[in-house]
Amino acid sequence: MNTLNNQALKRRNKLHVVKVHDVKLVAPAGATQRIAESITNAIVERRLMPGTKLTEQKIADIFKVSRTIVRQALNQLSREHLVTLEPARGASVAMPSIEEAHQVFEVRAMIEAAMVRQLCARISDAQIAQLRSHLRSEQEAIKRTDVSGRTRLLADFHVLLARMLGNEVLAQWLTDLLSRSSLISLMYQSSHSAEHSQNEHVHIVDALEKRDASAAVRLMENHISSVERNLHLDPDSLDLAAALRPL
Amino acid sequence: MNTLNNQALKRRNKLHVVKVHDVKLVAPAGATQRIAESITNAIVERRLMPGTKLTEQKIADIFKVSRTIVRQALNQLSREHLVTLEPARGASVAMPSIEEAHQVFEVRAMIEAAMVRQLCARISDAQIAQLRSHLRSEQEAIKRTDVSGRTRLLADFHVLLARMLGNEVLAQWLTDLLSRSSLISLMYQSSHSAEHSQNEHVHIVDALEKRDASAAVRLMENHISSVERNLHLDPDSLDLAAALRPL
DNA sequence: TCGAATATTTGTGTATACACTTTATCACGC
DNA sequence: GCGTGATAAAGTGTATACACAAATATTCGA
Repeated sequence: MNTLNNQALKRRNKLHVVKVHDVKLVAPAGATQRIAESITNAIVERRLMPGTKLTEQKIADIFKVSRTIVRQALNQLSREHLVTLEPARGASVAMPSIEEAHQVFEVRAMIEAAMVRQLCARISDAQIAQLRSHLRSEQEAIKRTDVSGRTRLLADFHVLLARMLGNEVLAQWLTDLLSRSSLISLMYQSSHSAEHSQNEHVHIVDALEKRDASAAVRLMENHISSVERNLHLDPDSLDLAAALRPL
Repeated sequence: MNTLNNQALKRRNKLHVVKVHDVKLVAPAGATQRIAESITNAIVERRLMPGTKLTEQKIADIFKVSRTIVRQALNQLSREHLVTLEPARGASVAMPSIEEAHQVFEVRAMIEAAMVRQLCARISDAQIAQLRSHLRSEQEAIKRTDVSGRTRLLADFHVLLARMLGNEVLAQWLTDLLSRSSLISLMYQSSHSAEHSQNEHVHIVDALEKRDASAAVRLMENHISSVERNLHLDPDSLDLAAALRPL
């Protein structure tokens, strides 16, 4: 109530102090988060290519905040392995190595297989319906050739499975892994068609509906392995991939 | 070569400028990392209790750096869930909820079971020997009642398994999970004896040596579930746990 | 003496200052 | 022309300034 009055009073009392930066006192709290999300989206939606330099001041100008905030966001993104931070050289969009790509998919295969195994024992009919609804969204996005939408939805399918176990720790981690996977697919120009991926999702849900754990596990392992196989991970075509790096 | 001369020259040219902070120009690069590790160690070795307030300036004074660095370290630790960051209230050592504890152990059971299954197919005799050597270290630490040493070694056993898969992504994540587990055991005063844990480690290595995947998986799941069962996770005893919080 | 209102102190959040590093520009030798 | 070294420009890393918020101490009324 009179908090505002109080503040106004305090400020008036300090009017003799040199007012260095005046406008927009009290910046919005989640500024760091907002910037991190913007950059993440830009990467996942393929508007920022791997290797792109991310200069702090430029980003700061765009978002109208100080470098302090941008640095926090970049630090956070570097821990999510979406940007790399070289000492005294600054930040750029990460360029995951072939080795890293293998490891990400290997871990995903392990954890997501375990996930669907658990799910078969615990999933409810309502959850199955929710998955079916998600599958429809995927199909629609593919039909209207909404590239960034379909990319997001195909990834969200996996996170959705994680959330259905009610385990936030797992869901959080899988979200990170899927951002990295997105970057990897971009980096190595996946030839995996969205239709194919979507079709495999349908089969996985079918198996979940039948509570057929071994089938679900097998299908999930095949799905992830299929995505990985369709990357151009030969060291030979690496130059090619590096070639179509921007700027 | 004459780079040094160059710098000295530049500095001399600017001597008329007010020298505000003079000593220790060019701070060591990994200061942030050093502080984050110090705090992590303090938490894992139980020298910082859950809930302890971590005031930025105090830490800054201790390590003789500015709040800037400390803030970076605290931000990093908050993303590892070792400290919680409340807006305008600052940082304190995290107090993981019962729900979070359950989830951490559930995920560990899933991922570590998958790990040992994979390991059975791929582990070498040299790696078995390495594990045996680690088990000896554990036993020695227990014998000489080196609490912080044995805590660390018992956790390292799990990370060691992850590293043996040659998957850095997995190893990194498991490291985080085990820090959180440490904090959870501390928070909920585990009654699980170190001897018991160590003994289960031995059995797991035995199964790995025989390349008996299903036994290894079963033993690992039992091990983790045994650790969790021995926590005091009843909401009733939660007050008790909160009571022995310091300061 | 107690409790609400208010001053004070402590602490966090963001912007900025400035030393240093890297990168880009340029001038000059060959 | 083309490296090559000096010089300027741009960028990063850390410290500090200062506005605001929370917590604490203090005052003053009943």
